[in-house]
Amino acid sequence: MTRNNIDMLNCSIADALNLIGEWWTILILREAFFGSCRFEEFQQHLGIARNILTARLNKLCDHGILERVPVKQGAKRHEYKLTTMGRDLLPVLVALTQWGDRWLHQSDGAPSSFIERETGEKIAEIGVFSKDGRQLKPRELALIPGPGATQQTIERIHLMAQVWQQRFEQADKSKA
Amino acid sequence: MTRNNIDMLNCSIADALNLIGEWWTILILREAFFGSCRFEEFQQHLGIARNILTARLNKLCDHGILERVPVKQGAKRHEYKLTTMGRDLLPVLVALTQWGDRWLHQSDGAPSSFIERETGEKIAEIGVFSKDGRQLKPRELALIPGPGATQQTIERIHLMAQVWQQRFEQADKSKA
DNA sequence: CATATTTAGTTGCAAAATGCAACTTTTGAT
DNA sequence: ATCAAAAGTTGCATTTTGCAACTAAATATG
Repeated sequence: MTRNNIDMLNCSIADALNLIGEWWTILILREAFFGSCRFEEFQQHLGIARNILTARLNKLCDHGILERVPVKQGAKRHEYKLTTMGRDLLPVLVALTQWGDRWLHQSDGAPSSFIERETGEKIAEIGVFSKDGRQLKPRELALIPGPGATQQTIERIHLMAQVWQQRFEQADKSKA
Repeated sequence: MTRNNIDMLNCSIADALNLIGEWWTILILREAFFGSCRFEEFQQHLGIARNILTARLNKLCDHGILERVPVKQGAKRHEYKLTTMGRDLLPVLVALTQWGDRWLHQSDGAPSSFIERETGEKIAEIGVFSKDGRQLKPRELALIPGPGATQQTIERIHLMAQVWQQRFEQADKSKA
């Protein structure tokens, strides 16, 4: 399977990765969140090859994650700015950062930390929560087909549910 | 800059992507969360080339995100299971899923949804929160150097803070 | 205004990663 | 003991990525 028919997977993660999953893309977005908006800024901060940067910026603009806005009224040069769609990726970046801090920088400490600008306090760890605020572990989650599910997805999810069911029963047995 | 000196960026996102940022890796992890644990399962569900799958699984095991456990006592064949480090990536995957649902499946609907197994209710949207539970937008965040910051990082973060400061002042002016 | 100097790319070529399909080897099943 | 499935491995074609030099336009400078 090539990257072109990855969207046959009927999966939002696959679709998201199709847009932002290539090398450099997420780091470019990090730079954008950190305030970079010019070609040369991205290039120098990341050390990315210029042709690749061009390709990535084009793709991000084409898909509405970044947009080109004139540097000032009537100027020909533009800046690359995050759109709402792009800013909405913040949780992904923060989650990645916190995971990297926790698992790859245990000994040497985090390179940087997010704080709330007003209070200066560190933000909370990102997690998966129920709507009434209980934190959920992987085991406490299940998957159901959504409105956009293909027949294949529906079948896979049902099959998956059975497999989990069996595993839980087995786990209960070995406990008892 | 090659992928080898990407870790010169002194950034947890870059370090995380160094481990899980290659093509297929996150989809393999998705499969693992969904219950796949055998080579053939990953291969068939994703349609990934076998040699690439081998390489990715090796890397994930080498770095402790997956582990090989015997299928049963004394068996030679093994299954690939998420470690704690791997399970801890759940928020990243859920955040990606929700972003994809929201921005890439507005019209056709989400392929699938996470629910809480016990209650059957949909989980909350992932977000960035202060420790006392207020949801934070990108603008409300700032970055500070952590214990593992290099001199370069420290300088960049300070510079960045100034730039933001200026932008906020300008934004205030144009409002007033 | 004329001339430099940034800025933002483009181009061509080398190196690395990925895709594909056939082949091998081991393991568990009959 | 034989067979089929599972888990890779290998060689080769295609695609991406990296690099460095080059170009064109926009802005800055005198």
